[in-house]
Amino acid sequence: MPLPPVLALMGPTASGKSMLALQLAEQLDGEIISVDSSLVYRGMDIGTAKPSPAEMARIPHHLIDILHPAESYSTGRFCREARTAISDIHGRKRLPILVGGTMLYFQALLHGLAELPPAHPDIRQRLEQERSDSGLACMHEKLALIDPLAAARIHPNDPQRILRALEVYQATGQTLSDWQAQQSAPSHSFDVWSCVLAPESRQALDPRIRQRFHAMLASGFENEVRRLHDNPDLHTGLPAMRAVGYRQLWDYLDGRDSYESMVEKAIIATRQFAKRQYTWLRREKDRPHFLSDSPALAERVTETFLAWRMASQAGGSLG
RNA sequence: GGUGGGGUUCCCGAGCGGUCAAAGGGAUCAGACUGUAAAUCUGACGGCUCUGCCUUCGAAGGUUCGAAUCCUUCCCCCACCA
Repeated sequence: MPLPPVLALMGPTASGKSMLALQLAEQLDGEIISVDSSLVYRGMDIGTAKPSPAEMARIPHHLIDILHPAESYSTGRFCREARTAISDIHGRKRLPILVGGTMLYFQALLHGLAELPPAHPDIRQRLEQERSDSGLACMHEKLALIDPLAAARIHPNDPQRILRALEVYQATGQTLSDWQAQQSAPSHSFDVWSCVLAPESRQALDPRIRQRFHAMLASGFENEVRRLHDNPDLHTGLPAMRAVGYRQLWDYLDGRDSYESMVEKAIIATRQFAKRQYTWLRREKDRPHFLSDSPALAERVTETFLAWRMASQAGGSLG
C-alpha cells in the first residue's frame, strides 16, 4: 500500500513560489502548507509577501496567520503542525503542497528533528542576564564544562546557540548533545516529492528583490510596520520583529535611520537572506530544479510530479 | 583671490617616519546551521609562480637606510573670509 504523496516546493525569497503553488494546487487538487517562519504572524502581510485574502480564499492555506507577533514560533511546533495539516489534507483526499523558504523547517520536517525541550522563557531570561553580567566567553566556558561536545561545535561568539544549549541543560538536567544523540530517522506516513524553484542565478534575484521591496513600500508597508511599532506589546527583541524589512523599517520609525538608507538596508538584508537560502538549497542539488517564470512552469512541475507518482506506485516501496 | 580642513585598498573611515597590504565598519564571496532560523554565527576579502615577491594610500618630484606618514609643486573637494 503506497503512502499518500506530498509535494514540496522550496526556493529562495522572491523566486515566485507562492504563485506557482497556487497553480499547482489548482491543477492537482491540493492545499497549501506554508513553510515560512514569518507568514505565521498576523498583521505582517505586505512585508512578508503573504498570499492575498483572495488567493487564500481560492485555495486553502495552512500555517499562515496563526500567531500574534508577540508570540514565538519554533521549528518543533512547525513540524507538529505541518504533520497534522498533512494528515488532515490527506483525510480530505487532497494533495498537501508544502511551499516556502524556511529551509530549517523543511530540513526538520523531511529529515527529522531531535526530541528537544521547547524554549524556556524564564531560564532564557536568566541566562541572558548572566551573559550581560559575565560575558559570552564565560557562558561558553560554562557550556564546555557541562557539554563539551556542544561547546566544541558551537562557536564562542554565537550567543543564540550557547544560551540555547545551556537552557536545555538547565531545563532538563540533560545536555543538548545527549538529547540530539537520541534522534532517530523519521518515519513518515507520507511520501515526499520535492523540487526547487529559483531564477537562473542568484544575481538574477537582485532586481526582483529590489523591485519587490519598492512595490511593498508602494502598497503601504510603512504603515503596516507603523501599526506594529505603535503596539506597546511589540519590540525588536521579538523574533517576528526581526524579520527582513520590518527590522529596517522599525529603525527608521525610531528615527535611527534615514528613509533612503533604510530602503537600501532592507534590500541588502533580503539579498543576504536569499544568499543563506542558497547555501541550504545547494544541498538539494539532485532534486528537480525549475526556473522562475519559465514557460508552462506549473504544467511542467505537475507533469514531473505525476511521473514520479506513477513510478513510485509502480515500483512499490522504492521511491 | 585669501585662510583653514581634506583627498587612504569596492564604499565609509583610522593611521601621521619603520612592527603597514594598511585598524574598524559596510558591501561582496564562501560556509555553518536541530525548538529565535527572514534568526545566529564563521572564514575570505590588492595581485602572484604565495613561509617570499610585486603593485597600492590624489599626481609628479624630493628628503631619508626606510614615507600612506616629512618637504616642494600641481590637480580636485569642503568650510570660512573676500
